Amino acid sequence: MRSVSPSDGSGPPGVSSLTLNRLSVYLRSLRRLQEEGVQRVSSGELAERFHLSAPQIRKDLAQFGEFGIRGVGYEIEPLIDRLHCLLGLDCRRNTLVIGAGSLGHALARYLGARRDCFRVVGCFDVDAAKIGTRIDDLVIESMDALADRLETTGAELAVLTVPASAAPETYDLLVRAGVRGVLNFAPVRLEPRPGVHVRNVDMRVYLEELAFLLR
Amino acid sequence: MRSVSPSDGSGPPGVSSLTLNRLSVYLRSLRRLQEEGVQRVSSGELAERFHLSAPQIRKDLAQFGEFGIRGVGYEIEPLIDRLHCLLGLDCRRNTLVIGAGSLGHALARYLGARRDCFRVVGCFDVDAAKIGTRIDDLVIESMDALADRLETTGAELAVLTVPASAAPETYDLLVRAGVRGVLNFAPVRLEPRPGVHVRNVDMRVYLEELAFLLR
DNA sequence: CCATGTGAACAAATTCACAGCA
DNA sequence: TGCTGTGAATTTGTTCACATGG
Repeated sequence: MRSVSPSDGSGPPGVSSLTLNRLSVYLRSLRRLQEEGVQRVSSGELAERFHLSAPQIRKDLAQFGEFGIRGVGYEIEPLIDRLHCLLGLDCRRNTLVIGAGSLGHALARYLGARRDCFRVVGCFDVDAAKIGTRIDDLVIESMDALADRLETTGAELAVLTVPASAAPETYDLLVRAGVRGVLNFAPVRLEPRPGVHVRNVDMRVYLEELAFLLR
Repeated sequence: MRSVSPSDGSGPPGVSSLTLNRLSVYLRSLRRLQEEGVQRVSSGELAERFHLSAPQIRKDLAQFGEFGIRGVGYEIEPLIDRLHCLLGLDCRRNTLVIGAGSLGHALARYLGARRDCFRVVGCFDVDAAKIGTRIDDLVIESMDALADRLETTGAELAVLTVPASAAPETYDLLVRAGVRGVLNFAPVRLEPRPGVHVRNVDMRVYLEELAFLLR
């Protein structure tokens, strides 16, 4: 199974992708409880409420320190802060959206609406008819402007929603321009490159898994 | 790790979710080669070309029969047919899209454009302003019509793109109406129900994984 | 001869059971 | 007493090495 470290190689032993993804889920679950005014929670309560595994919660958290109080549970607020920081959500990450089809549109709007660490600072498309039009307060630019805008905005992340056929070359462009992470929605396996993290989100794969389960 | 069987319980020993997802990737890769006119391929070639693991390809495929020719490789066309059938893509699966925000819009269009086994036969939203408007040739209906439409269309799958706060109740509605699989885009863990398969696609989780990697 | 298919070795992840502490 | 933190056991997944057969 894929195991990852911050900045690709350095840092602590390396956290598994699965653990990492669960931490995101824990963080959100804790936030929900906090909104409800809860201040403390045990792994058991958390597990039951959000359909998770209690021993796994404990193991995942214990990997990063002793956050709990034995016999009591976890103090929600400090734990949220710790996870937030641990996941690297405590500083801004400028992000570009590549491809302004309906999916690119949806993702740009979604990210634009949230006031979190991911900020969309550019949106690009090859279609001349789209260039110059806007998604909320974001102006769609030509793909030719991509490398330059990545540099001037200091963007580190890109959300790739171009068609499969254009994905590898667009990815190349991003890599050469110095992108550090790519969330790839194109149904293509992109070539791994040193220092560039790729996360694939492949709708077809998910749908086909469901199709199999319905047989 | 999650391990799954067709129709939840019956059938062969059960295929792991990871294997299943790789089979989808293999299928697509093979289709790409077929378009290029290739007729035969070895696990090694396939692995190199699409950044996969050769022994894993062999093991994954061998789980379902002997598709290869020793000393030669795999015949592409029959292998595609076999995988297509194995994944349950050989019969139509009517699908509803719940929530007609920009993401629901994007997914409805995406699925509508494809001529594969997933057919969008309904789209729903709570927003009165949206009801009656269209996404391509699909008319957005009221959420009240959901259960009835699920029955009349014989839909088995639902793509859930409602806000997190509305997700659990909408999911309940779908389950009561007899849905068999849900592709959930809401950032919420839905309660497991017997006979209903849920696949979560959680954008925030993926983004936060990248955020961690950039620390 | 060469690539598949496979059992055995290895690695990773999850679950369990309980020691340790508030 | 009750829940955390953790080493040990188990399960699951991947890699390897080679026997098998076209």
